Amino acid sequence: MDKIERRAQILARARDVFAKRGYHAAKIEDIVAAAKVARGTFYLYFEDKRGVFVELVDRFLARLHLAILRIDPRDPSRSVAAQIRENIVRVLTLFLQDRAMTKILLTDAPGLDADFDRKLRAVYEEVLNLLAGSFTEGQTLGIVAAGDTRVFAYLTVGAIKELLYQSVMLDFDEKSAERLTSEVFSFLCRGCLRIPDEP
Amino acid sequence: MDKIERRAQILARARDVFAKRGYHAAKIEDIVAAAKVARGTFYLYFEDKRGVFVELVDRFLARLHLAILRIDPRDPSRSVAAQIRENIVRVLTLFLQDRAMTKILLTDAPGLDADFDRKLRAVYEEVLNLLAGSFTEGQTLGIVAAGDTRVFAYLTVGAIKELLYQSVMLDFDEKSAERLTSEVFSFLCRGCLRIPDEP
DNA sequence: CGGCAAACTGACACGCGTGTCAGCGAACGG
DNA sequence: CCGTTCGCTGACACGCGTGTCAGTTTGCCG
Repeated sequence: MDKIERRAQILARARDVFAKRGYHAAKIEDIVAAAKVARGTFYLYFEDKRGVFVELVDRFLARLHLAILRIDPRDPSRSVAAQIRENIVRVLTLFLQDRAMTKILLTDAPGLDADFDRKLRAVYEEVLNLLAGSFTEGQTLGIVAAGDTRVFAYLTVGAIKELLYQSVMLDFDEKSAERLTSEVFSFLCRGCLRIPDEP
Repeated sequence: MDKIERRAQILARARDVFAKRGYHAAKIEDIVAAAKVARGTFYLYFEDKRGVFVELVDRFLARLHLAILRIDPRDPSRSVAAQIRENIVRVLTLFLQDRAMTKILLTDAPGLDADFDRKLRAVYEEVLNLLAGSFTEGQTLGIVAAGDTRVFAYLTVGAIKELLYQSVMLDFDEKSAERLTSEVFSFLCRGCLRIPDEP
């Protein structure tokens, strides 16, 4: 087994342990036991516990970044609705395919560290800005409701985050991505209440 | 200063420290320093660090519970819409009034402990059940869209959670509760997109 | 085979934070 | 003014997990 493989193996086992026990409860002992290597070997490949953790999260965030594509309202081949759906389905699929990382990202990553928190918030901010910006642009095109687009972004991201978290906790099949996407999309289009919205 | 006061004081300082540093980074040293008492005094009033933390969260959850009232569709004096709005405004106000507890509940409480996680999930499940049940009831009354009511519950709770988290992190005025309630309500009624929802 | 390098091992020392407890001082009543 | 109670104090001992490093094994080449 060469260095790259071994590294990957430790990384994968660390991921499982973090997901199962949570960052703080996860001991190096648990990780090396899961990876079937000695304590010292771990430190040949990683700086420390925080090091592996950060690498795991960074890699996942990079993949997430790739899954979110800017919407082009002028694309003749794909409607805006289709582009939005594709984004949602890509994101849901990514998360549902890696349950462990989903759990880690949503429950352990925030609150690790002041430094890491900052970085995480920066990434998050970027997503929110992209979304809020798209909403604002959409308003001028008349395809987004009037209102605070930043708040729309919070509500949208929050709704999806929670759905993902619950889906992963309840062991939803990753084939659910399509169905869940439809639910999310219609929720974004028309909400879930059918009440006359009196003032 | 009598025992009750002192206890309350330590509790309040502990809350601030937990909110500022996060549960794991918060040391007993920090708490006693903030409360201006000696290390030993802390242990006269609380079992241990986990003990204070659990008490803080329990108290807050009890208040949250009181803020959520079951909707009565047959109430002649208050429309369903009004009742929903009141629930939302009560919840938002509660959270916005106690920033520290909001941060603690949303970022530190999950992942403390296997035991505590179970309890927390049970409370959470209760809220979700109430909401999903109400949605199902609403469907028979024709005031809730067709679809998976459990998913609606996830999306709704997630949207509100995220909005709260961001509002607290960005130091929103607690007077924002009314405005945010309107945004949330209209989001639940009509979503934020105005796109023809093609199949 | 011998010799050398690279990969791995796990016992150990260290640091940090916790919880304890023997003792101190203030308040109060006799 | 002494004795007792009660709340408080903070130095200390202990346990736990980390990171290290001297030593062992593996594998490869001359």
